[in-house]
Amino acid sequence: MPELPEVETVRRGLQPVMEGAVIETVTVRRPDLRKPFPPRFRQRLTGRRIVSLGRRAKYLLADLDSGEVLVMHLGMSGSFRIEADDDTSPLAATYYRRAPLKAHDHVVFDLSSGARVIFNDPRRFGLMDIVQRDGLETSPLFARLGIEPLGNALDGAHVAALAEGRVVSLKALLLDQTKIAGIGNIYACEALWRARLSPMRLAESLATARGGATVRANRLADSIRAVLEEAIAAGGSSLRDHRQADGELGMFQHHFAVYDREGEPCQRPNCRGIVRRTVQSGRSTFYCPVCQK
DNA sequence: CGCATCCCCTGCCTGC
DNA sequence: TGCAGGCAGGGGATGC
Repeated sequence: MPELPEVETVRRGLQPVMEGAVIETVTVRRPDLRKPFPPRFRQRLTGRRIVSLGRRAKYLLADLDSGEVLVMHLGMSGSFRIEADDDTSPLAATYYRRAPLKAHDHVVFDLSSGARVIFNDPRRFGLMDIVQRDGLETSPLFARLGIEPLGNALDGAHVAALAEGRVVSLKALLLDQTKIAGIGNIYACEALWRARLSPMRLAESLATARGGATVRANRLADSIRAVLEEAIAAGGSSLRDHRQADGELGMFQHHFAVYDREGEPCQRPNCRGIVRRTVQSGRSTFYCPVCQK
């Protein structure tokens, strides 16, 4: 369940039981996810206190008191679930009861907070790594990442600059994590619908010194920010019954304007368009062919 | 260099 | 019911 709003929702869900807690036990149930776990993975985590739980793009970052950072990525199908230590614990009111591990539970953290945090990932496109805090930004996973879409850097002027000379579709531009980091297939579609821009439009048409470019770039920047903020406020999107770490369902899927709504009427007032599905670079794109130009 | 394609993996849904 | 095919919220390697 992994675009920026979902990862941010996971972060907020894990924060109460992880921040300030000591990792007492680490259980790794297979040698790798998308890539092998780093050397001495368990030893470098065991006994460490989690100073803070942060996020960069779609990565969760657990800052440890050792100066290292546990980096976690959910891939396509990764999720966390929190279990209480026992039924008499205060945690039992909020989290799942302690239960036997399930299929695809790959990593288990038992914490001094009493919580058990379990990483489950059927497709194993997720990853875990450990990186030095100093130099995190220049480490391989992060060196090429683009700006945070909810940070101050994202505005129309920045979008215009990113679009300069790019002979790719706007959809491809939004999915390019080296430009803006954290948007995935759903929110790319939704942001473009809000901005009334066709996913097939050439990115460079939003670059400066072109007719209408500035207003379109501004609209796109505003739409990206708005849709991500609204999605976070709704607890992210829960597709195929995916759940947040505490078991709650996100609600933003009910607010999709186009994603997975092929054949339905466009929700824009006075637009008579029907949502269409197409494929761009191997992934589904949903859009309204009438109001998105 | 930028871009399109393919691949990693499992599960679920559809249609035959 | 079984099976094949297609599809899924990500991202990296490859080849043109």
